[in-house]
Parts: sequence; structure tokens; C-alpha cells
Amino acid sequence: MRYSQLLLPTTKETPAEAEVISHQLLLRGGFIRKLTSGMYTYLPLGFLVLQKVTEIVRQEMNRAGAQEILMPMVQPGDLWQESGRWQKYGPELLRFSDRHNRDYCLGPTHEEVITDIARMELHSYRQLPINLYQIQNKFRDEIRPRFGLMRGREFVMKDAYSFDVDDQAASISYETMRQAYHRIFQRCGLEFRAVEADSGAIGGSFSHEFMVLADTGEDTLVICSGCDYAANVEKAAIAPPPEESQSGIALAELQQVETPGMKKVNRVAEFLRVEAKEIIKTLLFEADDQVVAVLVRGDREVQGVKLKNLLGASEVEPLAEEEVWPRLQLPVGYLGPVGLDMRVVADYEVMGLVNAVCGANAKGAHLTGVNPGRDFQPELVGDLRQITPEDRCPLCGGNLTLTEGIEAGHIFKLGTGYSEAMNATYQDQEGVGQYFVMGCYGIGVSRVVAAAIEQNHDQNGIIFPVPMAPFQVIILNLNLKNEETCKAAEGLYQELRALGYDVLYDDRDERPGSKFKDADLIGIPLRVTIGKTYEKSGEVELRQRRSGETVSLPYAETVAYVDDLLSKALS
RNA sequence: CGGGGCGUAGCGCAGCCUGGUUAGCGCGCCUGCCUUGGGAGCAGGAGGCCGUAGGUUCGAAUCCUACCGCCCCGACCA
Repeated sequence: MRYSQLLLPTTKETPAEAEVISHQLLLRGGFIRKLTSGMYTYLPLGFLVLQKVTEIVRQEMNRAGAQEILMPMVQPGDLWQESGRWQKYGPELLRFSDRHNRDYCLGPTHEEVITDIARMELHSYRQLPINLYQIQNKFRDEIRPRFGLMRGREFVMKDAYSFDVDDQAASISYETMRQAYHRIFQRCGLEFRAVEADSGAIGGSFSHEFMVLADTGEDTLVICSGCDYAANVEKAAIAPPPEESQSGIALAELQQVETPGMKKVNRVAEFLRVEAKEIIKTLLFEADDQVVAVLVRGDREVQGVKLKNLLGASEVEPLAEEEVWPRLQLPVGYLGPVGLDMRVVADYEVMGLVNAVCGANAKGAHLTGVNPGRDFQPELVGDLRQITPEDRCPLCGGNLTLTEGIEAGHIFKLGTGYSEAMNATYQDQEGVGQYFVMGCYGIGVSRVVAAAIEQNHDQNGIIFPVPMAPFQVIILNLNLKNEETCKAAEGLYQELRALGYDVLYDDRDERPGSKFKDADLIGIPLRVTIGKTYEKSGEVELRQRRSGETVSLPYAETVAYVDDLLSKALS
């Protein structure tokens, strides 16, 4: 492609609306433009990158035996009524009606449609297993779209759905996808981890997230240095502590002490000369409209997703501080489980405490000598706290580190939830109807683009991994008035293209500075400069975007050199 | 939805508080000269419903009201 003919509007200044680096660079580099909140047009360069990712995804899905289809983006409400999600899926599902007043929605995901296809077209166990996928736009009316391509309302997603005869077969499909996903992210040239994850609203029993590692990630992961355990902190299990013998310690008497103004754990600890971990922290949550008291050690944090799962609730939210007194007549900062008249759940660790401290449910007072089991009995005890780097790996006992990541892919074992709700069955060997055992597998294709930039950039702009780069090489012709440089640049352009590479030829009548800046900004992995040096000595300069490594070499050797570098990077 | 902020040229902003001639600046764009290895320089030029509607006033970008849009902080997710 000739730069002079390409719509590539780069800017020097950063648009005010962009917060994160990927969003800034995508706008500055002329990859995308915003249409409205959470919706973007892909300009030529952005679309090229998107296509690079799509093609890798497509190849690996096909290699894994999946078949590509394309479903409509608009879906009938009836189908969602059937699965029960018309009620369950909140306002994120954009609903509307047509001229006949029939309900429709924009597809945020396609379980309903694919299950409908399955029940109509798949009748026999002989047709299974089967895995169908599409690469298509999804629409989710996000509460708050932000970060450009990272969390748009309309975005490109690859979604695949597998159908199997039983759970065991479904596990094989799942494993096949897990491996395909590894290949996909590897081929994209990204640093990533597959982690155990909470399966969230889509449901199902088991899931892995594919996380692109980047400092700006919205999720936190724990990674074991000793084995290959990795998990989202929402999921990362903490084993119950071993039962410690408490026989050696005399149980103290429950006693109320004055702690005026001591609302925070560390203040109470200081004041009473105890450690934070000897304090029982009591937090109020609203779980499906019911207030629940949650107990963790004073030095711990509650993990909301774990709480939600333990309670079996569909929604859990911390109770707003201002609401506590008006609704419950309880003083925030002085809460405790003793004599508390509501549901109480506790983290394992709390139950191991002896002679602990907690709030007295009276303003300015705490209790000492508190002993779980004697002074209060939670309704449920479980793993409720957030894992920390001080915890041990649940698999091998090794050291853990916490890292930020961007969720770019998620694979689920769905089971028979959808097939039962929508009565999707096949006939087994005995001619008996059986529900399909399903799995679903998503990749946020447009998010992969953003994640790649979050992970690969510097002060000058994007540094695309070679497989994702819109162009692999950019040729800068620094002197358009010189016939020799033009001939050389043109020749290189033709030869590299003949080898099948994606080449951008900067033939604009611009000053060298602008060309260098633009080449860096848009992140092309290899840059070939033809200018003064060529005029003097017949040499061109070749620079690698990532390392900055620069070599000058005779014009005649350039093609072979570039070919060598790129074929290595792409293999 | 709750809380905060912003809408003035393609982009980034000033002007508004304290109303008053022709609404400014930088970048970008067009023309010419000049320059050509890291976003040059000079000269000239085009480009505005000051978010929309209503109100106050002799007079509104500026004050008031409503609406719309966008951004940021919280719950959601690929």
C-alpha cells in the first residue's frame, strides 16, 4: 500500500477522551474513530489489524475441527423467553420491537440461536460431536463503556459452541478448545496466561479465562512460581486452615470496652494493642435484597464473587454506608456478629480465632474475648477472602505472585442448561432422546487488539507483534525528488510484496521527521529507510521497531535480510 | 442508575466569574517561497448555528431553566 493513498489520519496530540494507552494510540495512529459512546469505526489500518487477528483465530478454530457459520445479530425475544434469559439478562440486553410489535434484541451472545439450530438440525449421536463458531459483532449495552476498544458496547467476538453426547465427550471438546486458544494467543505473539475463572452469568460449571498480561488489566491473577497453577483472584481457592488446637489457650470472658471514634480496624488494633488479624471485621452486603453480615479477619478483604457463590445469590453488593443506620439502626465501624440478628457468614480463618475483638453493635464500643462457636455461630463458613501473595499455591504449596491481566478469551463448560431449557435433544444408540451437553468459547477479537497494544508499546507508540501488525514492513523514502531513491524504494516495495509481505510504502511528500514519527506511532515491526545514506553509498537502513536495533546494508541484500527476519518472526 | 466534570473551527484549548464593536490561540488543512535523517521556517488564506430549545436583557459564547451528547469514579463483561 502506498501511504499517499491510504486513509491514515495520525495526530500529534492525544484526544482528551482517551484514558488508557491503547485507546490513545488507536486514535492517534488513525486506527479507529468513535461513532458514539462505545462504538467505533475501524479505519483501514484498524481493520487490517482486526483482520490479522480474525485470520489467526479462524485458522486455529478450523484446525481444531470447528466449522464457521454466521448468525444474525438481531434475535427474536421468543428465543430468550424460552431460555429464561429474557428475564435474567438485565438492561445490558438491548431490546426493541419491530413494526408488528414483536420483541427483539441485539445479540450479546448467541447461545439461544445456536441451540435452536442444534435442536432443528442435529438429531442423532452420529452427528456429534460438533463445534460451530462465528466471528461477528456483538452488542452489549454496557453500563459504562470505556477504554476504547477495551470495553465497547459493540465489539467483534469469536464465539464457538460445542455439542456433545455426554459430559465426558464435552470435556474432550473443552480440552480441544483450550489447546486451540493456547495456539491462538501464542500465534498472536502475546504474553498470556490461561487461568481458572468464575463462570459468571453465562453459567456452567467450569471455565478458563485467557488473560493477556498488562499493567492496565482490569482483572487480577494469581500465578504460582512453582507449578502451572494460575487463577483469577475471584476464583483462587484458599484451603481452610488446619484445625489448630485451642486447648492450650484459656478462653477469655466476653467483655465490652469503650473505643470512641475507632471505626477502622487499624485504629482499633492500635488502641486495644492487638494485631489486626485478631480482629473480626464485619461487613454488610446486600445479597438479592437480603442483608448479610460477612466476617473476615481484620487484615483480610472480602472477595465479592466468592461470597456470591457461597450464598448462591445472583447479585451481591456492599451495602452503602449511608444506608446502614437508617435501615438497620446499626453503627458502621462498630459492627460485630455477637447477638446480631441477621444472616451471618464467615471466612474459615475467623473460626480459628481465639479471644478475638469485634464491634459491639453500639457506637464507640467493641467486644474483647470473642470466641467463635461460643459467642456466635455463623450460618455458613467458607472461603470468602481475597487471596494474597503471602498465601501458598493450593496445588503445590509454592509461592504466589499477583499480576494484572486483560480478559481476552473465556471458555466454558455449559452442561445441559440451555439444551434443557430449550428442549434440544438428539437420539442416542438406543433411540432415546438425550439433551446436548454444551460448551461455549469466546474470544474478544477487538479486545485482543487493544490488549496487544496495552502490552506492547513505548513512548513513541505501538509495537505490534509481527503477526498482528497491519503491515510488516514500512519503507520510508526520504527524498522524493531524487530519482535514484525513488527507484530503489519502488523496487524494494515491489519485491517484498512479491514475496507476500504486507508492505507500506511511505511515498508522501513529507519531511523525514514526520515519517519517522508516524512509522513509530503505528507500530510497524520493520522500517527500511532510503535517503541520504543511499545517495552516498548505496546503503539502506533497517530498523526493528521493538529493539531499536539498526543496521545499514547494501541495497541488494535488503530483500533477503527482511525476508529472513520476517519469516522467523512469523513461524 | 448514583456521584463529579465538560460541550467554543478537524484536533487540543482560552474567553464565561464581572454581558457590550469584527470570538481568539496552538496544531492540522489550502497557496506560494524556502527547507529535507526524528512532527522545520516565512508570507498569505479557508474554516464557527459558541451542543439544542426556551427565558432574562436595549444587547447573551458569557446570566437563568430544561433537554441532548460526551468524559471520569462505582456495580457488569469478551
